[in-house]
This record gives sequence, C-alpha cells and structure tokens, in this order.
Amino acid sequence: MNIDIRVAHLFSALNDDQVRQVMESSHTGTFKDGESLFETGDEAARFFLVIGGQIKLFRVSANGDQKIIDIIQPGNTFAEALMFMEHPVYPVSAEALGAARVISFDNRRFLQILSESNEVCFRIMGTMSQRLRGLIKEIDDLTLQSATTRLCAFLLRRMEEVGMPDFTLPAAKGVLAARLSMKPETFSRILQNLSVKKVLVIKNNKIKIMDEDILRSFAHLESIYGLEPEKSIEIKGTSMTDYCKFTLTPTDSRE
Amino acid sequence: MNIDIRVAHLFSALNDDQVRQVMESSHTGTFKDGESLFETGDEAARFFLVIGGQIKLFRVSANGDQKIIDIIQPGNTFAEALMFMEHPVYPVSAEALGAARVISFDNRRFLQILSESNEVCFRIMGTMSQRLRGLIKEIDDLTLQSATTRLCAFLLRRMEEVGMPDFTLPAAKGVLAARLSMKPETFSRILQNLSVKKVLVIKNNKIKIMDEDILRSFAHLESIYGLEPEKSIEIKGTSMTDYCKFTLTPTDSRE
DNA sequence: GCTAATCCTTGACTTTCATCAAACAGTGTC
DNA sequence: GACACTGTTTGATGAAAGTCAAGGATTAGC
Repeated sequence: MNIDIRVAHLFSALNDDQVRQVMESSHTGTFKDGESLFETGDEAARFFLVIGGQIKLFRVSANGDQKIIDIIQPGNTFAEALMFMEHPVYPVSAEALGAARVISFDNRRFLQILSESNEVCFRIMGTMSQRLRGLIKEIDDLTLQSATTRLCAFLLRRMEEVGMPDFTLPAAKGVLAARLSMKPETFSRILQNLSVKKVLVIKNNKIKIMDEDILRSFAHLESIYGLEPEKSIEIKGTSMTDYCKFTLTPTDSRE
Repeated sequence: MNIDIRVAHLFSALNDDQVRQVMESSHTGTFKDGESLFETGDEAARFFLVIGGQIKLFRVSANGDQKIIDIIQPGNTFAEALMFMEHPVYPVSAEALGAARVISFDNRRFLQILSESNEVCFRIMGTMSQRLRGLIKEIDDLTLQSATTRLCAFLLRRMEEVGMPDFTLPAAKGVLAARLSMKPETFSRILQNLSVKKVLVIKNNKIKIMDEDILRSFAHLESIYGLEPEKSIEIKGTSMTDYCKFTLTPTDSRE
C-alpha cells in the first residue's frame, strides 16, 4: 500500500525528496480497538498520521473518568506540536477507536526537514493555529454551554458535515457522551427528550433530524461562533427535574 | 521608553535589523481598565505584546456571562497564532485589566521576517506548542474537576509561583472566579469553607495557606498532571447542601 | 439459536452549582 | 464624614447533571 502522505495538510508542501526522507523514519502500525498508542506523560519522540480508523485522544481524571479531547480522523496528523518542546511529553493518551492504522514519524528527522523548508514551517504553524482555535472553541462549549446545548450543537455540526438530516452517529453513544463531557445517562436522556419533542427520531445509532430550526435554537450556534450575539432565543423555563423541559417560543426573537 | 521586544520569547531570536523592521510596523498603546483591544470576530491584522498591566482574553456566552480564557502578563505576546490563517479573525475578545500598555505588530510584516528566518519560525512553533498544551490542561481543569478542585489547584499553582504560602490574589475575586469558570458567589463560598476548615486564612485578597497537604489532596494535582494516577485520596462524602462539606481523612491513602 | 457480555435506557435520589436577593465591606468623591 | 459605587459575602431556593441500581436491547461467541 502506497499512501502519499501529502494528503495530510502538514506534509502537503514537501517535495518528493523530502517525502522520501520523512518516510525513512516512519513506521506503520495497526491497532486493535482500545489498543493504546501512548499514554499521558510518555516521552514524545514521534508524531502520527491516521490512515485508517479513528484515534481517540483523552485524559483520565483522578476518579477514572475519561474526557475525550479529540477524535482524529484519517488523513489527519496529531501530536506534531510537541516536537517543538524541549522535553516533549504527550499531554494526552491515545488509543484506537475500532481498528485503526497509523503511520508514526520521528520528530528529529522531521525537524531537520523543517529547518530547510520554510514553507513547511508555515504549514505547521497554520495547522497549529487551527488547532488552537479549535481548543478555544472547545473551552467555550464546555463552560458556556449546558449539556443539551452541547449535544444539539454536535448534532447540527454532524448534519452539516454529512449534508443531510439523516445520519449515523460517528461512534458509540458512550464515546460521544465522553466527547461532549457528559455521562452516558445524560446523553441518553437528552436524546430521549429531543425525540419526545419530535425534534428528531432515533433508531439505534441512526438519527433523523425532524426540526432543524428548533434544534438550532437549542444549540445557540450563533453565540458559539461569536456571531449575532444580539439574537438571543427566548426560553420559557418550566423545568421539573426533567431535562430540556422548556418550551421554546419559535417566534423570531428580534422584533 | 525603549523596550527591547526581545524579552518576549517570540522575538528573542531576532537580530537588530529584524527588530528594527518589526518595530517599524508597531504601535504602542495605553488602555484604561476595561477598555477593549478587540472583540471576538474582529478581523485580526495585528498581534500584541503586553509591556505593562494585564490583558484579559475572554469569550461571552449568549446569556452575557464571560469566560476568561487567559490573562496575559507583561512580556508575553498574544494573538500571534492567528496570522497563519487565511481569514484571521480573533476567536476571543481582549480588554485591559487595570491600566495596561501594549505594543501591536502588523501580521504581514512579521510574516515576511518569518519567511527569512527559520529560527524565529521555530520559536513561534515552540510558543504555540506551549499554548496548545496550556489549553489542553485548561480543558482538563474544566471538565474533570469540580469548582473546589479548580480553586484549590489554582491556589497551589499560585503558591508555587510565588514560592511562599503567603500571597496576594493576582486579580479581583470576581475576575478569578470567571477565570475558573464559576460565579463569584461560589468562589466566595469555597474560600469561606476552606477557611472554616483551617486550610487557609483569608484577609481581603491576601491568602495564607495553613495546610498545604490537605489543600493538595483537594486539588488532586497528581491526576491533573497525569502522574501517580494510582494515588487516589479517600474522601468521605457527607455533603449537605454545603460546598466542600467532606471530611478528608488525612491518612496517606496508600497502605 | 442460545448465552454471555456489552452497551444503552430508565427511574429514584443526591450533589453541585447557579440564581436571586439582600446585606456588607471597601474605596473614592465631593 | 456622608454619599454613592463597586465588589464581596451570605442565605434561601431551584435547576442541571451526576450517581446508583436495575432492567432492556444489541452484538458477539460458540
């Protein structure tokens, strides 16, 4: 199997010779579901490119809970930012989500190439910049939002990615719950509630969005992206130990 | 006032000539308390170096709450990661915390210098890498931890920074509360509680840590840094509507 | 096809934290 | 020193989400 690593943004500026150099230090590996690539605190001498399956990046708390920081899809690199630290140590753990295939690269070798090619440096900085932005958004989601909000935003994002209101959840519900920083029970209850409200239909892990508008108002996507902060949705809180028990007045709230 | 911008890590690799070039596009500004440098969504054509006071980076939620992402201290740059994006837009808002003095720089000019100097590129990548790590840790703090845990971890970090158990809070309590993603009331109550437990003594915004060990066990710092995850602290939960109402058994929990 | 194992759902209950409201400093101004 | 102003504390209450426990549903293994 000959994969051109230039599919990854990070490598896209490399010439044939450089690709060959990088590949010399590379190592391709296959991982079974749940198998670990590295753990938080391990020395980070290599970085990775996912070429098949998914890799889950996560941290574990004192009480054993795990928070999924990111799920890396094929074609994407991860842990490449570490090579610029003096004592590179992985800040997260990584394991395969289902069977996965990754290529790993030696930091030092790549740094050498970097020192010759300015363009590649710029690519890296671009990638890192995006990742920074992603993390900031993540912090946003985590703090400024409720569990319902987070889940709705997630569903919308997913729908937009797929391009249709009908899609399969990209991972097991428990995994998604951890990704969205909530317990599986909470995840389940919120989905249930959205279902009761006829906002969507669930069947196993297939979702069909029925009322995108309401979903969108639950998600407050505008505010997440810092756009139209003046458009706030009126929510009549009538909660009663039950999640998501509010009636959204679907009038356009700007008069 | 002649400040050598090379105090900032980002500029440290520049030679005299490059410094002069960068300074040509620079602009020094003074900001009053609460004055805004830019807002979320603004076009990001410049980045900044704080030379006096503090700059608060934050995001605002739909309901008007603000979450402080970072507080930038003198000698540090911020928003420099954005210059590598095609449509740079600030992902956060920035305003002065107290009177502050900053120098701003033109992205394009700096990119030009970058394209000539590989060393500077490496510095930038190092800075960004650290920032990424910081944000991951932040996400950690936010999700895997309770408000009490966060505050205790914060106090410990502060104590280690200062090097003594006696210190002044680095900002108003309300600001710190936002930094730690909690309401001022919650912040106050937790401090109160720690005080009742004789873990610390508060006087205005001066703090004196009395029992570092207990504080440390509240903070679970080991797990935050991914070290010694096996050392879990036994906490007998006896909560009753009251925060932090648990009796910590101060026996070394590894037998 | 049956069993085991895993994952998901549901219900009752608890905990944590936010909210609202009011009292209480501390600080600066006139 | 009286005044307002802002920031902090305190109390009462409510809502959101976690916990525990048990029951269903799916999938995998044989």
